[in-house]
Amino acid sequence: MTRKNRGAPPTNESRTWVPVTIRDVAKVAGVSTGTVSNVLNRPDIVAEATRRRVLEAVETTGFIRNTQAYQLRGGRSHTVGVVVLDVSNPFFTEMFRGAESSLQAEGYVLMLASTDDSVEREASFVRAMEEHRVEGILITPAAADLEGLAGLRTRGVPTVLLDRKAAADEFCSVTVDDVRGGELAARHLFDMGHTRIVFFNGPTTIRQCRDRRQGVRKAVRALSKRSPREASELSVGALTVRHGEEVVERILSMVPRPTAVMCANDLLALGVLRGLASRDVRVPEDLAVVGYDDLIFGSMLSPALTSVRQPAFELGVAAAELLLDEVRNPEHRHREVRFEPELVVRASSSTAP
Amino acid sequence: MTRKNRGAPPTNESRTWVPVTIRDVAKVAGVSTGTVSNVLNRPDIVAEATRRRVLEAVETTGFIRNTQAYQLRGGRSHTVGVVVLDVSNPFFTEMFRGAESSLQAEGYVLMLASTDDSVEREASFVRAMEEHRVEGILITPAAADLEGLAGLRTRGVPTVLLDRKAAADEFCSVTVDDVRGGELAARHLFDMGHTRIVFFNGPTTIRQCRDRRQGVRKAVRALSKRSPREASELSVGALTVRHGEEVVERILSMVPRPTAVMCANDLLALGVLRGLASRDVRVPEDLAVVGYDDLIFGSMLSPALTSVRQPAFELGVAAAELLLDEVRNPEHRHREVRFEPELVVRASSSTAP
DNA sequence: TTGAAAGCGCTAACAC
DNA sequence: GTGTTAGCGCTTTCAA
Repeated sequence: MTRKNRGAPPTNESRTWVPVTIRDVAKVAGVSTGTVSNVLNRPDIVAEATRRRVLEAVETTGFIRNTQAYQLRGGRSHTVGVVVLDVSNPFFTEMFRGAESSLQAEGYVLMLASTDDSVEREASFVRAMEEHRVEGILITPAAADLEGLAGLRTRGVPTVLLDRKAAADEFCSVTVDDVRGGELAARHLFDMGHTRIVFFNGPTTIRQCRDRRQGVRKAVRALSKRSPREASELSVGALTVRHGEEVVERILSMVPRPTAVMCANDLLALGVLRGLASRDVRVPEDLAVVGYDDLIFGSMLSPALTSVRQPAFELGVAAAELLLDEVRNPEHRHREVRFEPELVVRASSSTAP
Repeated sequence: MTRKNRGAPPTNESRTWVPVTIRDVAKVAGVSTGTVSNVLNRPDIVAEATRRRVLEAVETTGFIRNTQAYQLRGGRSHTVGVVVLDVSNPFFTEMFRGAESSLQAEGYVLMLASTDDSVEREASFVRAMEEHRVEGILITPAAADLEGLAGLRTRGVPTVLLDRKAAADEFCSVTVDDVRGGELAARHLFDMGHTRIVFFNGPTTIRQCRDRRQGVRKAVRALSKRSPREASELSVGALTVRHGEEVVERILSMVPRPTAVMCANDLLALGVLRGLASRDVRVPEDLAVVGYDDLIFGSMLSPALTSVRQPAFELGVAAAELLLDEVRNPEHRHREVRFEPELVVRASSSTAP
């Protein structure tokens, strides 16, 4: 077989660049492929002069090692998959950055996919990543249960759940206590004197949404003992600004009208604030608003948004550490790293009804 | 050679899952590997009964095709690399989403990396992606020149520049006219009656920063013909909220004090607003502020931020289309897809000095 | 319609 | 210190 154009720069006419292989390098350097490989992987065992010659050949040919071949031969893919619910939510990008910061230092490249809460999309991404033989996966599961990830488990793909707890023997996980977070937020509103609040939730297929709701209910139960408290619930199909904005009408038309709304995340809350502003409803005087995630932008709004802070970057870092341990440590045991949420009170909820 | 544990679920003691190969499937189905491959790739040419048997075996063994081997054999990697300056900037995530939406429909998985403006990090990411034999790269170059990307060109890796123009025969690109954008923003401030503004810039190694500056200067030159206008310049090392916040002191201590500040992007502007708020400087009365990118969050601040809108999602989509064309169309010619920026005037700049 | 076998690029064991 | 070579998992002729 003859190869065409090896190493020749592509022109517009003939786009027939054929990748330079280790064999080409060997030929140019006048050595065997084994020697080239040695120069690349164990430079110390090859003679100074030869090494220089080979390195030079690598340079002139523009050789770039083919990871696929390397990996096929038993090497590692140096690739980690990250699957999140929504890349446009800064909470997830912060988490991504955290993971990236730890992982790239170890030579990994990250594959990122955003599922938009779709179980089908998640399945197809995970599948693709497995086909690529990622060394591990960091994932915020889209489904309520973990069945879709059973394959990862049986196939032994190191997997760390982001912001989602697993049974001890299944996966490692990094979590934030969302029940507690929901409770903190609701309690705060009740403490401020509200008795009738709305909990504005996203799809309860999302675990975060379920847990935060549970926290709200917990607060209601606990505080109702003294005087009656109420949290009606409202939910939409996705945690986005747009969905938040669209629901404002429904909130305002409730009878009796609630005096406070707690949103399942900040994007929802930002949408609500936007909708309220366009209708000249004052916050917090007419309606108090609380969010969840404490995105940096929330603190700059006027009124500044009360929210529940989660250490997104640290979650990513912790997830990466767990993954690295699972990849490298034969004694690895699955663990859950749990963070505590923190209520940050700002103007959007600081007035009594 | 014997393989251990093939297909056996991993236990905590023996983590020795060996991936199921096409050979295992063949053995289980009682056919040859060639036939299994045919079932997977050209199901139509194999007999109904055989196909069913093979598919069943695929199911029971939990076979997942090894992309590396497929690709080594001449297949494509179904992988595209995306390199941006900063994942935590919603502008870039929007662009990523745009690209993702087009690319995943075609079966691609995206590798994402964030360079934080570092040329070294960029080089190492691009290198890693090339080693992974990505089919193409979408990149916002970190360096002022395009030298670092010369290798991509000579090696014929389809590459589309994001938000950065290239000479016609080098790369495809998607761009927004930043000179125009800078000019729009500056003109607006001058039109509002400001005569002494500050252009608060990021590192001029970043092309966007250079062009926006040029636009500002253009506006100054054009408008100064009638009456004197001035735009002093200030710059920081990165386009982040933190950097914006930190520079406020410097702006306020300028003599004479400027009446308006135009920021090179919204993150910087958000930081400035934050810093001003904490010092009780009123916006726009004491200092008008304009940003760039029109992040959704800017519209919700109080005062709402005047900004220059860029169609981030569409940029991503366009880039993906260009890349797909370059990958598939032998007649491909490099093109530049250019978008126009749009000034969105809001409260942060709507008062005369 | 199916099987046998070569070979993609690379590494590592072994021979020299 | 260097060369030779088998083989990683897969696809694809070519024969049967």
